[in-house]
Amino acid sequence: MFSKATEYGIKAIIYIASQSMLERRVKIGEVVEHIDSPVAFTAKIVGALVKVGIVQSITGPYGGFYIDRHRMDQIKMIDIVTAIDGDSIFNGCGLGLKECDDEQPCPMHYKFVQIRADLKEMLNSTTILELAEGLKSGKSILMR
Amino acid sequence: MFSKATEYGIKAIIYIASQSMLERRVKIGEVVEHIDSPVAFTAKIVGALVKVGIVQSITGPYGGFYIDRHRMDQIKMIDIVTAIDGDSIFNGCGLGLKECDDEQPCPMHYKFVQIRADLKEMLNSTTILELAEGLKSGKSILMR
DNA sequence: TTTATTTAAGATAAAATTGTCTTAAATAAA
DNA sequence: TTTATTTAAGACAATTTTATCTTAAATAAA
Ligand code: SF4
Ligand code: SF4
Repeated sequence: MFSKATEYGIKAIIYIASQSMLERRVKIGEVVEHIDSPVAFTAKIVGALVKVGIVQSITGPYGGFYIDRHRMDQIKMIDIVTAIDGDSIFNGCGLGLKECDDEQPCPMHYKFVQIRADLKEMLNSTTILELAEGLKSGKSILMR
Repeated sequence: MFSKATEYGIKAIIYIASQSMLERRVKIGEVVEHIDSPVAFTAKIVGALVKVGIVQSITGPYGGFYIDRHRMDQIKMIDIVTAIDGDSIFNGCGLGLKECDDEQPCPMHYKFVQIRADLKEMLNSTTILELAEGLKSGKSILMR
């Protein structure tokens, strides 16, 4: 459903957020140990999320990544997905057709539109606070 | 939403079906002219669909691809998608996690499940007959 | 039978995605 | 100030996906 980059990004964010709830900054090595992802690739992705302000970072000893606690309920899944994959998920028609007659769309059109709208709604309504709380409470895990 | 291979496959099938309604066999060159796709790549994909019996073909002069008219309402979108992409669309969790606690899934779980079920339902309920009729009647087009 | 036309199959190549490695910059502690 | 630690950035490499090219096989017509 998402690219590997987005998958790693989401998992990394969830882990970082769960630790930020405990006032802990985490190093990239710790992150990938908990989400089972390639370290350098993950570092690049998390770095991109730092650039757009979703994650905060501090360099040097005792540094690491963290997320402002009071912003966790404002960061939605959609922010992460679009930061990494762009808005490609929401563009174009499910058949990849360049154009078609909007007035009389093909039989798949409204079904595609509905599914995409549902996906968007989900990404828009799910906060990383929710996901991080799910992880912290043991409701979900990021690897085994 | 789908791979390029699947996109081309779907479009090719729709075009071939629309012509088979007119009792016309079509050559791969004609197909790609109408769906705007790379000819050799498309040929390979349509060839795979021939192998699984979704499309029929005749080699040599006056040959080409066609689809049994009476089978068009039995071939579903899902058959094409799974023939090309496998069932990867339906597997695993949307976050790409290997495992998690089924008893207490994370907040995204049911939303993901619902979206995937909707997608599956759409692919399962849409026949190529419908799509080909949409194309033939001008309700949709495959390129411009 | 010979030739032309078409699909079939598979090798090769290009592009995109995924992943690694190296060096630089920042920063804290000794 | 020096050193160790960490993120930042970007070059490089591997893999997967997408696309092309070449040759073979089938078949119909001349
Ligand atoms: S009408 Fe059909 S072809 Fe056109 S955008 Fe919608 S799904 Fe795609
Ligand atoms: S509960 Fe969450 S992590 Fe587990 S399969 Fe469902 S969406 Fe994925």
